[in-house]
Amino acid sequence: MASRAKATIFDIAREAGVSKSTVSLVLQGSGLIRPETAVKVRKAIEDVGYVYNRGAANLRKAHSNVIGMVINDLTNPFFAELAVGMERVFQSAGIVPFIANTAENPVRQEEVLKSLMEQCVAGLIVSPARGTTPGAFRRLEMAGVPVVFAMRRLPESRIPVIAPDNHRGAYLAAAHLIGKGHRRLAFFGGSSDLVVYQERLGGFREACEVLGIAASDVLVVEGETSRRGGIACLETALTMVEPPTAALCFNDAVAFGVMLALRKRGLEPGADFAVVGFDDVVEAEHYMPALTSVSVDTAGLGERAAHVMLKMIQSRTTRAEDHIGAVNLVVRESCGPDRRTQGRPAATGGAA
Amino acid sequence: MASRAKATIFDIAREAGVSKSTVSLVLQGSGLIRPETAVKVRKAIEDVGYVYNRGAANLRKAHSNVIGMVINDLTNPFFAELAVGMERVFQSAGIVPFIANTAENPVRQEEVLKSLMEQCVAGLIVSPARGTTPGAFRRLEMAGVPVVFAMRRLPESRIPVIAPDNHRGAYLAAAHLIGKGHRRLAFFGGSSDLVVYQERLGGFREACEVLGIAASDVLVVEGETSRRGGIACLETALTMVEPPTAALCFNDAVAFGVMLALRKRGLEPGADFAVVGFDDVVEAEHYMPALTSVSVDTAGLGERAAHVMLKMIQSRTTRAEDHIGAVNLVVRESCGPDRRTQGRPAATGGAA
DNA sequence: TTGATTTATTGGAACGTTCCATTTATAGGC
DNA sequence: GCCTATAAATGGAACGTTCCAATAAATCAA
Repeated sequence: MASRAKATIFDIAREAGVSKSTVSLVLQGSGLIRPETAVKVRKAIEDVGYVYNRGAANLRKAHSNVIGMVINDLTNPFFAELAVGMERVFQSAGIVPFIANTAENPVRQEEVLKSLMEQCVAGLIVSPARGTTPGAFRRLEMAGVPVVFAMRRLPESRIPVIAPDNHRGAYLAAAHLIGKGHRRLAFFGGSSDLVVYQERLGGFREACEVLGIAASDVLVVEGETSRRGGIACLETALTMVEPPTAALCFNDAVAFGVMLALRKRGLEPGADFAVVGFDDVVEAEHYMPALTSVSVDTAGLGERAAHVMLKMIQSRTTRAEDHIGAVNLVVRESCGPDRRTQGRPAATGGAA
Repeated sequence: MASRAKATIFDIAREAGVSKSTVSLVLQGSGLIRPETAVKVRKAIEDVGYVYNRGAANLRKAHSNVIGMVINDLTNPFFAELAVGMERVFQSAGIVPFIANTAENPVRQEEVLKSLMEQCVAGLIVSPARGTTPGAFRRLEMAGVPVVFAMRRLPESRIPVIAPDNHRGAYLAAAHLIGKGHRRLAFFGGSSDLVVYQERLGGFREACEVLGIAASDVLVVEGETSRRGGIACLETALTMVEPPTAALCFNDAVAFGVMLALRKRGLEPGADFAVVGFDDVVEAEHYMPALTSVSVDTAGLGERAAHVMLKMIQSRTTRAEDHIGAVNLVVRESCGPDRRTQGRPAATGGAA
């Protein structure tokens, strides 16, 4: 039974008949302590219902054992997967990562970062919110806290980045659509204030250019990176005089929205309109039709980010190499050939 | 420009030409300080690049301003919604909740709880992992840390619970299916070691009993609470000699799996087999066909849990009232009438 | 002017650890 | 039996805050 006031190492010391220093050493698993003494102390720890006070310990140490994960949108299952990958690594290092959500809000992000700094975090893995100001991470840098960006990056920052090869992923996806005979292509969702967006759109554009799609046949519709955004993008696209026959979506959520909107209009995704997603979240495989998507190995990137973080902490540095993860296109059922060009040799300007 | 070693209130004091106590008071926004002095101090704080050390402060205070959210499955969007609701409330109280994932693993949960206790959390909102041992929260109770359970509860525990009215939700859903003429009903997914499962299954069973469904016409298939679990449940059910024509699923994830499995077998969810979900996650509305589901107002429950938590902290108590949230059935397109009994008056034992 | 009252500010003692420099106990060498 | 070397345990001074009691300065009533 524990006393009302919380026990300290002094209480343990008294109980075990040793000094507080001995207790401290036992707590740290020091080999300097005689085994029998250690046993005695551990029993006392149990008896008094002791809870280690990490805050007090941190006062003497340079930093805590807390690592923060700052995530811009927890409701996107993609980020949950990322978190799961990181947790795997940290768990085996005896660290519990704390996750905080910024809900894509830079002001909120500022608060979250401040709060984490106040806890003396050992390091931070961040997927920055949209519209993050350039100076947002200056304080962290000044304080010498290791930070790595996961999935997203900031335009001018020197903070290391762990991200998939967005350019190549988008290129592969676009090439696949073009290979299926599609000539009027769209890029749906996302917005240009995101570096990721630039990269993905860049890969898409490059594929179009290299593989002979006229710039005038390419339609880019910005929008929310959610199902809702996808629905809106499709609606917009179908009002065009010469609507696209296929779309690469900024991410899977957008793609799901697009497929939904197609069905609502009586069109069959895959057969009547080809759609490719990005990220390959677990649901992609389980969708109807199963979504063709660019797989980025999210959990793997999470693991990688965690490893880089651990290494930075260990070597007391705030710098590390970027890591661009390999991607590959997982072809499923959401994109069939263009019905209009089917069988015919690829014609550059071929309209409906 | 900040010096390499991190600044303390003493550095600020020197810079501003006041005592450390004055700095401390300014930091706490005390009204005892002359406005001009406060301004001077705040400038010094900015100049030296000061970062508040909450760990040191906690040493004097009873607890930190950290609230932990311990969640059993972050990849289930349902819990992300819960988290979002809580965050709304805590944000306005100037608190950043830290989320930790237990991945439905009691051992991991133990580690997470230990780690949070060591940080001297002010309180904990927990959705306990499956298979949590009765004593898992004893240490928390002993330490007098306020804990509330969200969504899930433990069999014998006295910890306050914020959860939806599972029994009634399941009753409503089953009654709806029965009203549509279904006579052979199934309950899919979940497992009996969860109290929530007992509640939902209980409501389902009561509806069957009250509304004249023979016990022999009720099929209960336990399974994982995921898409995969749903797929497995349907496979099992369809191998029966007299398979059900409708199912209430433990949650939406299971329902999505069931719909998927139906499609794979060439059956149309809604028309050929009625399915109802539970939780009404955002995707339910956006599914194809849109899923009829029991809406539990997840974010609202999250807010409620957060409010209860704040009140507990404020009044220094570890007890609070349970809160059972209202539910309602959102009817969409995933459950049509039973084709076999359609038009006929309800017959009790009517087989295919 | 003097003492009482209010307003601003301050020093010092915690808080619960860690870590260094010592001390004490144990064993080994001769 | 004495000195030295090693092993085990210990006391004390940090660490960066808060909070209380005390001081100093300013205001006021008489």
